[in-house]
Amino acid sequence: MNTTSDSLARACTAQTTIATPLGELLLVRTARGLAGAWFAGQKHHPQPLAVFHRPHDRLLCSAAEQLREYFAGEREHFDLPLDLHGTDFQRTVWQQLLTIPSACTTHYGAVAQAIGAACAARAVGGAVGRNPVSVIVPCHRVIGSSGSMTGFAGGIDRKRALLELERHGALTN
Amino acid sequence: MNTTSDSLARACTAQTTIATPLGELLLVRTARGLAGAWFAGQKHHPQPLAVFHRPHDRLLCSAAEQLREYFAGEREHFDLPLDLHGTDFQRTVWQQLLTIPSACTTHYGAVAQAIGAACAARAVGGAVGRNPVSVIVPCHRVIGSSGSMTGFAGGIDRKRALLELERHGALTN
DNA sequence: GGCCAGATGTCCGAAAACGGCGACTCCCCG
DNA sequence: CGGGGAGTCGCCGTTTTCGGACATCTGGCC
Repeated sequence: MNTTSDSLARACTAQTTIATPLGELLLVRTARGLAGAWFAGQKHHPQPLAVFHRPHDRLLCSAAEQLREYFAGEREHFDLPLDLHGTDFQRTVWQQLLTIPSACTTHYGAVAQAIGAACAARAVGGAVGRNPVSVIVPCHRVIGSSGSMTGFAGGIDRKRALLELERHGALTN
Repeated sequence: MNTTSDSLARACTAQTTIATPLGELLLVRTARGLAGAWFAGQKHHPQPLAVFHRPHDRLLCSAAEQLREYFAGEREHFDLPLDLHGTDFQRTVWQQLLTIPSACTTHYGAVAQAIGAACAARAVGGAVGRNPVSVIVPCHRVIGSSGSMTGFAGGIDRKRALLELERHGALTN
């Protein structure tokens, strides 16, 4: 099974963009659930998906509302159906990310170990970097084993800001 | 534009198999037209397409009937909408093949010249070999410049038989 | 403390291999 | 002489292979 971002473009049924304290966020859904959330100018950003904007789509509205609450410090956990398109390995990694509690961090090697591929820390890095659903799949909670931020497709500053928010309940930005 | 056989598998909407004097033929269509006609066991045969068999599909029935007439020596020209999936180059070549009259032959270099790529005879050979719609797109009418049969994805014998049929109005098989 | 090597999945670009060719030799045989 | 077969080389799109580069970590060595 090898569901590429290409197939995602075909499968998605609606999209919209919302404003957040960290910039614009593009939300995309398929018939099965939320499939994408990318910051403007983010790395690995998919090319514009050939779908009409539907700001009033039920799922997209839900997501927007939950994200609003999250950025307001009123929500720690998201409750949305997800449809994650990627290779088997990538989806395993992303599922693993979903188990990291808010305000906690872990490192790449630990994630690798958790999915039974102890030596694949670097490969995990690659998969984490391709996380299609920013914020909601909390790839920002994975940092280097030495405590360094290491990287974030949407820019390290956003990563730092998200962790600040989760720890202190508000953006200190 | 690079529409691979992979995308064909997704786009096709119906298929069926018919019997011909040269063996079973698999017919496949998309929303736009006839997209495939492969002899059983043919080289470059696509993997089984994930579509229901619909022997009563209007286009497939048409194709079956016209092929029946062709093999009976009662038809020289097909009148069917085609949907040819391939690279730009391949589709250019296949379009060119459609201009070769029944019972005539040409050679690879001539086809190359006709499409404005005089030196690409060999590349034409590659494209001709991947012709997705046997018989109807008459790739069997292309032979070597020395008059040799050279090759046919469905087997040289079938190629020879098709040319016999067109020249003498009947299979001498 | 700093530096190096080795393990891992995925993507991307470059490079090489591979054909349903054709034109040109060379050579052998009638 | 003339014809035909085998070998060689250049041609070109497609497919396959290969080699880095990555949001890493650990252990060994200096």
